[in-house]
Amino acid sequence: MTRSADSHTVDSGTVYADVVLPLALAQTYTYSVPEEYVGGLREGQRVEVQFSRNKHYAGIVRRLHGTPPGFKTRPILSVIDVEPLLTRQQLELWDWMADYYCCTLGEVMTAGLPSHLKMASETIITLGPLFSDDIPDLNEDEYLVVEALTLQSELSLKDIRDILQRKTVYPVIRSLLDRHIILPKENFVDPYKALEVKCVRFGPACRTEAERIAAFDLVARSEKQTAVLLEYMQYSRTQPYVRRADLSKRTGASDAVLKAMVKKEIFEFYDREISRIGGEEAVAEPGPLSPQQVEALGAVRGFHAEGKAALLHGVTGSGKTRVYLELMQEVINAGRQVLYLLPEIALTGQIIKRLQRVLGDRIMVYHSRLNNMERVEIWKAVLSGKTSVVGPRSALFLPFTQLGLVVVDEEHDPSFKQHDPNPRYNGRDVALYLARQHGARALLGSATPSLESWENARSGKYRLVTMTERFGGTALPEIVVADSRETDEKGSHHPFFTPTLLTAMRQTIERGEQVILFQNRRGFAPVYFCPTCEWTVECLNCDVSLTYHKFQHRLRCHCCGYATPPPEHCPACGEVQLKLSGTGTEKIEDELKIFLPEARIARMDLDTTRGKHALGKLIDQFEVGELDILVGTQMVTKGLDFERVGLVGVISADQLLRFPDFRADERAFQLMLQVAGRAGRRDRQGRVVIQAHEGSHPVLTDVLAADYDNFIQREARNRQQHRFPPYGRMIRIQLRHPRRATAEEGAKLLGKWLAHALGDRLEGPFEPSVARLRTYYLQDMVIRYSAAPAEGQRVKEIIRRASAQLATQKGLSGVRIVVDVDPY
DNA sequence: AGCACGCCGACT
DNA sequence: GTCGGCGTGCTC
Repeated sequence: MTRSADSHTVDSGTVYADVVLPLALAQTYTYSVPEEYVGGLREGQRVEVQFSRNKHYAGIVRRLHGTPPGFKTRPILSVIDVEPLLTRQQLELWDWMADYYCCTLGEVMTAGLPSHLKMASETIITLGPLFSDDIPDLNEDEYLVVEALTLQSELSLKDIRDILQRKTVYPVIRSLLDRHIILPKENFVDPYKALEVKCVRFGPACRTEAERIAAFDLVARSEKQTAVLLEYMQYSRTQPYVRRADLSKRTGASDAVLKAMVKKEIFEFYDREISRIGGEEAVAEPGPLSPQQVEALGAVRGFHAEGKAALLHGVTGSGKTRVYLELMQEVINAGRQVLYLLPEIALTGQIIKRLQRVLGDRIMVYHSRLNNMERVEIWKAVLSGKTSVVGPRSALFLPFTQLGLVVVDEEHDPSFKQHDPNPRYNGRDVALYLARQHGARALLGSATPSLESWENARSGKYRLVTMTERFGGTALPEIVVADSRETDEKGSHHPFFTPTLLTAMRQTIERGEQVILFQNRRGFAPVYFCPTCEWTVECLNCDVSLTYHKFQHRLRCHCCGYATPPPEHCPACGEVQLKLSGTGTEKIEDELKIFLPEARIARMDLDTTRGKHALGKLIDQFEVGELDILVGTQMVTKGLDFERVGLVGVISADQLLRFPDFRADERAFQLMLQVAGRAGRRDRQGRVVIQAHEGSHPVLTDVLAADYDNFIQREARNRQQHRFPPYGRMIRIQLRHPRRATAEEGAKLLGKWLAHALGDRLEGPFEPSVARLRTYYLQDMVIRYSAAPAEGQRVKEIIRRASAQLATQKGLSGVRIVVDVDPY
């Protein structure tokens, strides 16, 4: 409360550090700083602290002060980093996120630190000094543990739990500890290891130029050594360092030869730390700017000069990336950093290659595929201010020190919102906060800006820049809607492909062009049921039907991953002819093979892109023309730029439009326009066929005309009328408990308190349509409040208090409360 | 999050 | 009777 006043004037007494721990705990914890560290310790450094019984954690020093807390403190055990690992801005960002998104600092920390920078101890058990081969009076459990230790020498607590197949193993451990048969130890190690290579350099006999020339006499009797020395002199001129292995390979000399030269002190061996993430030099110029791009650039620069964020609305193919590149170069050349955010999936794409060709090693890619060591190295490179980053939303947590520009590409993309673990943040919104923090320019870009951003531009918070022409004058694709009930000339009807789409596909492939088909559902069929008694196969853990996956011949839950072989007969009535209903990408792929047997078809969805390189391989195959048709889920709508795509088909627009969500129309519009943008890039106009029952749906009309303005204005009116975001704010509260009654009881109570404080701003509690998820019963509430700035603070405070209150209720403390601010 | 404490059913 | 289950509270 009054702490901050004296936080800077640390008087005579002890110094205290408030430490953030990587746990879901609401507060920081105060430790005393031992004398030896006072003076050297700074906020943002990692320290080793003991927390609760035996656990050691690497915590982050959030604040240093001299106010003795009202309880006894433990000392900081060690200081892990020489320099702070986190910047002041990052700590402030963490505070802001925890506050804005109603989660704990520890949760932000868990999300924000690469796992190798989060250290926690693990209790390891080893055999103690009093162990001998035959100890009397061991019970069965004790015997099992000792037996395992003689085989393995070290066991973690988890290992022991596994061995005893029990959760509570402490009594067994205690008994063995008391008799000194085993010893505990806490392992607390920094998992990060610098990558070292074995290198060669001149030794004591070759310190001066003259000595080096003289060295040839020392090796005169050995042809091999002479060759090695010569090669070294040549090679080291162009290299920052010379690896032993390289030198051996280039001269054909064995390690023994090198060792002999070390003995003569011509060379010496040493280990050198190298980077795992070294990039290539830039190899390309970005290419010329079109007049439209020049104009857009000018506008963006102007708005940035006013201190405003710019929203770049450019139709697909208008060359937004070229505009970003120009600004990025400008900022990087001025010695500052750029953060370029993309939706996850686009990160494998051509955009990355293009950025790297032009910016070279001045930009690093923060992939999800990076290993932990590589993440740590990027962290350090960013902290040094030397590198820019392209990455998904998690790249927001990197320790920028010189941030000059933040670009959010595809800013409308729903995957910028983190759904599941806390913090449930929106990457786009956090990016804007980050930019403001650093005084950096902000640029959002999209072919279909979100209503949020459009509204911000309309209200003057951002400035809008529009690019309406495709680069190089490529025509926009021709978009048609095909009525799903359409029949062919024989009057027959196919459930997936209308004659219009089929003909278009045939023509496209005949022309040597490619087809992309979009179907928003993976697997073969989403429902597996009994036609006699209408029983359907449902997930054991969730309240959803299982999707049949033909390739694996299994039924899978798309919520929790549960999988089971399909039943042979109906367990309810014994019917043996079970049926499938609904359509996923697998079925589309199958049917295509029947209609277009010659075509080379591939599927792109979560199932076919699981492997480390699967997605890249698929994209490459399509790019070089080894495939004619690519069938896929949302994945095909993002970041794919192919030259030869002549046709894009949307199998069912109805599926997109029927979603019971206030954002359904917006998402459907964006998805369809994005996927349409994949068609016909360079010299030829592409075609788009959208299949729909409801051909006259207003969203389809706008998609047909590619009329963003009309769509967004209507959408704005609709949302305004119902006070939906961005014209009102929303927070979703979800309660989870393994028992339905308990979840309901908790929801009722929390709902009562919230309604008391919030009145009719609270909706619910109600049971969501998927009432059980991963064995937890769910109850939802939604709070809708005005966009007035103070309102959010007030509402969140009420939620925090009520949630804390619920946790103290007997029988309800186990009810999990999930708060989702600005849900998607 | 983990871990210990305390109170209740099914087993030697 | 006790062993082990779960619910509850606490960690600087």
